[in-house]
Formats: sequence, C-alpha cells, structure tokens
Amino acid sequence: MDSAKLSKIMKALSNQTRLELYLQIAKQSESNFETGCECFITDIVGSLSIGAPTISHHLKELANADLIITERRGKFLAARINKETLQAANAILSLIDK
Amino acid sequence: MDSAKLSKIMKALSNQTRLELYLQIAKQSESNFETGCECFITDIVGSLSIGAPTISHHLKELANADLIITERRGKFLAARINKETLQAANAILSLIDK
DNA sequence: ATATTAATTCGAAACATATCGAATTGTAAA
DNA sequence: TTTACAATTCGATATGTTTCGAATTAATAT
Repeated sequence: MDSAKLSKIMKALSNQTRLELYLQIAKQSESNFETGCECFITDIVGSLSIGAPTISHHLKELANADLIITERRGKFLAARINKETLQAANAILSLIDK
Repeated sequence: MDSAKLSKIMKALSNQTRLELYLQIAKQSESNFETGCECFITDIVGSLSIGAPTISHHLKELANADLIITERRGKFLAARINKETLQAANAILSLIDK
C-alpha cells in the first residue's frame, strides 16, 4: 500500500464521529457473527449525536476508503468491516514500532 | 485510549505529505540507531515537495498528536518517533481484525 | 560584526469538511 | 394505495486545512 492510499484511510478515521461509527460497526459485526458479521445502521443512528444525513455522508466516506462494505437489506442498510483494508494499514504501521 | 485521542492521531496522519514526513522520520530514525534514533529535519526538507513553513506546520501537528518528539540541536531540529503512541493506536485497531 | 543557514511566525488565499434542514427516494406495512 | 419509516440528495453555512511568501528569530561560521 502506498502513502496516498494509507492517508486516505487515515482521513476516513480522522473525524471522531466517523471513527465512532466505524468502531460501532466493528463491535456490532462481531456480536452478529451468524448474520455474516453485518450491522444495521438503523440500530446505530440513535447512539450517535448527529443527524441521519450526516451519518449517510460519513458512511460514504468509510466505504470510499474501503474500510467498510455496505449493502441494502430491504428498508435497511447493512454494513460490515472490510478486514483486508485494516489489516494492510496495520501491517505498515506495525513496521515502525518493531 | 479513547476515540477522541485516536481520531487526533488519525488526523495527524491523514494528510499525504504529513504522513510521508512521519514515515521518513521513522525510516531515518531506524538507520540512526546510534544517535538515539533521531533524524534531522534539514535532511528531509529536500525530499518533500513543499516549503519549509509548511513542514514546520506539519511537524507541529505530528508533535501535537504525540506521534513524534522534537528537540533542537543547535541550528537544527531533531525528530524521533514516539513509539508509545503508535503502539497504543495499533493495539486498538488490531482488536478489530482478530 | 556580518553574513549565512535552519527554522518559525504571520497573514492571506484557496480549498475541503462537517453539519444541518428540507425535500426526495426506496421499501415495506396497514 | 396511502402511510410510515429508513436512507439519500441537495443546498447552504460555518469552520478547518493546506500552502505560500514575506518577515522574523536562532544559531553558527566568516
């Protein structure tokens, strides 16, 4: 991974609200192992202190950085962590503190 | 580490130029093990395509996020990686892709 | 002392981001 | 087929960021 890609990932996680959104998706995905590690956004909306339009915007940024994968399930939106991206980023940063 | 702190770290690494600056400091520090893993900024300036004022600004952002530690050495500025911060951030992200 | 080099500060311009309310679209339920 | 709910789009505003050039400070060398 090059620095352009890595900086994009960092940027996606640089906003506190967006980072919390990402961490929530990660947490929910874990506890929903049987449903393919997915998380319904509607279940998160209430716990973050921002409106739906902003959440929609943040989700797009996370997806754009390949940090999450979203899919519509009827009326709802499901999201899950894209582990590959996080692992690749981790790999680079781990090189530094060896 | 809480999400406020983690998002600040991410923000500091979210700009490509600033990330490259950080990675350069990491690289230089490694090869200068005998000098306390320090890196002289003046040696980096030429390799980045931005002016000195901007580098000064970026260094402040990195130091502000506790990602690097800087110290004046006479006419020059020395910088080194603050491993604690990176390790703490890595620890959180590693929890996700287990 | 003066000139030189490294780095910082300041002010400004250009650009990007976060957030909102209102209006809209997509889907399912009554 | 209306109603209700989840999510998105749009336009606007306020705020933050990146970068620069000019001026300044700090330290060294001539």
